Order: sequence, then structure tokens, then C-alpha cells
Amino acid sequence: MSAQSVHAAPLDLVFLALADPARRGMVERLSRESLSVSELAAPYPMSLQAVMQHVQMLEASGLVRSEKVGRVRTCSLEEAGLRKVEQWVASRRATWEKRLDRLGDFLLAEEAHEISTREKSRKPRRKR
Amino acid sequence: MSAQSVHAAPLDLVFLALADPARRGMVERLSRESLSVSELAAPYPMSLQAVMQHVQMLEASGLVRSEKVGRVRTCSLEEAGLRKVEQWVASRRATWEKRLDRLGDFLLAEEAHEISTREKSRKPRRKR
DNA sequence: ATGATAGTTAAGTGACTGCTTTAGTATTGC
DNA sequence: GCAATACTAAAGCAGTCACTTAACTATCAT
Repeated sequence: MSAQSVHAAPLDLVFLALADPARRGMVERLSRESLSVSELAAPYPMSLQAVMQHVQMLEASGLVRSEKVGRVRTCSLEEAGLRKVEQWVASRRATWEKRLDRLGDFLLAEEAHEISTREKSRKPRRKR
Repeated sequence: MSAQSVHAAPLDLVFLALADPARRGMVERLSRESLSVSELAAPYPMSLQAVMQHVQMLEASGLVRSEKVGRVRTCSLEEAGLRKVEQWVASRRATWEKRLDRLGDFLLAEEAHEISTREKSRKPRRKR
């Protein structure tokens, strides 16, 4: 049994969708303007059906929404999708920057100890 | 023949790596502190080998680096990996915000026109 | 030296991905 | 109406992915 994908979490689907260069390209173009499936497909050497399948993944992931009017399905960017990615990464960054801060404190403290230990110090480092 | 993956672009690998909840969890914990493979594996019900394979993907994607000392391999976060994601999303955001700006201009212009032609014209159209 | 620890290598399995081809169904333009 | 357009549905296939089990290899501790 595979651990993913029967009921993948939203973030799983977003990242998975973005892992394919064709889909990333579609998201890039949809950031500029909404496009029909055919327009979306035009630059790619693959079949329209293949593009449809990419669009389905993009919709399932919440990166793209689409609406059908007449025989044309128009796809547009769902900004919320990319915002989720943005937020997840921002959380990680917050964590690792906190860690680097602590490291900075440690180095500062060590330096202070060095100064008080020797008669002279060598390298002023790090802000806080 | 599949179109991806013989020589996947770096972003492909980063997003693919992050598409798995276990790997995202590892990245989260490595944001806090560096960990050995065993420590990394501890919270998961899967085998150590499975975790090793995840670590390999994380390394291949550039999200994590690791160094072996004695019999212990210590993994740490490679900040540059997440920064790539951050940058890609930021580019998309820049594009879509430009589009919304243009839309804003258009709506403003339309409103201005509406005001100047109040109680006369039916549908003002077209941009800028 | 011996056993426990920490990791590595390899092979196999089932699900899923990215594509294809084939065969449709609605809509639209003339 | 009728053909082109735009998409949809379904099935099949090679290649990956996420595991597993089994069999090692190096350290480290005693």
C-alpha cells in the first residue's frame, strides 16, 4: 500500500502539480491571463488530452479553476493555491531563521567569553 | 516514454520532494535542527530504509545536505532549496499582481467613463 | 573479539504518472 | 443540416514512487 494519494492532503497535490514542468509552465501563463484549454495546449507537443489531464491535476490541486462557457473551457489562476505554497515555505524560513538567531547568540556569547578570557579579541561578529 | 525525469530540472525535484508529507515533515524538523537519519526516522512507522530513500530524494533535490561522521549521517537543511521555491512563487505573484493592476486601471477607467456618460450609454468596453 | 548500533545495497511489489490512441458528445459557423 | 471546433471519456502502457524484506558493511562500546 502506498502512503500517498488515496486522499492526499491539499499541499501534497499542490506540490505534486508543480513538480511537472508542463504544469508549471501552464501556471506561469495563467498568471498572466486566463486561457482556454486549447490555447493552453498550443505550445506543447503533446496531445490535447494530455493537456486536459494536466489541467485536471491543476484543478484538483487548487492552483487553477476553470469554467465552461459554450464549448470552451476557460482556465484561470487560483491565487490561493500558490499562496499556500508561499505560506508553507515562509513558515520553514521563520523556523530556520530563529535557529540561526540562536546560533548567532551562541557565537556572540562565546566571543564575549573569549574577550573576557584573553586580553585581546580578533573578530567582531554578528548583530542582534 | 515519459517526458520527465531522465534529467529532471532542479525545480521538478524540489517540488516532487515536497509533494510527500513525510518528506515535508522531515524538512520541517530539519528547519529546527540537524538530525541523524535514525532520529529523522524515529517518528515514522516506516522502515529505516524507506526513510533513507526519502533522505536521498531530499538530497537530490537540494533541500537537504548530509555528512557522515563515524557511523552517523547527519542531515541538515539546505536553505537554498526552499529559496528556489520561494523565488519561483514570488515570480508568479509578481506576474499576477501586474495583471490585477491592469484590471484595476481598467475598472477605474470604466468607472470614470460611466460617470461622464451617466444616463446615456449602455456598455462601455475595452481596455486602457 | 563480540555484540549492538547506524547505515547501505539490492531486489521486488503495487499504486500512480504521463502519455498515447480510440471513440465519443456538445457547440458553433455556414 | 452538417462539418468543423472544443472538449470529454476510457483504456492501455512504460516508467516512477513509496514502500517492503533480506542481506550486508562499518563503527562503537565493553
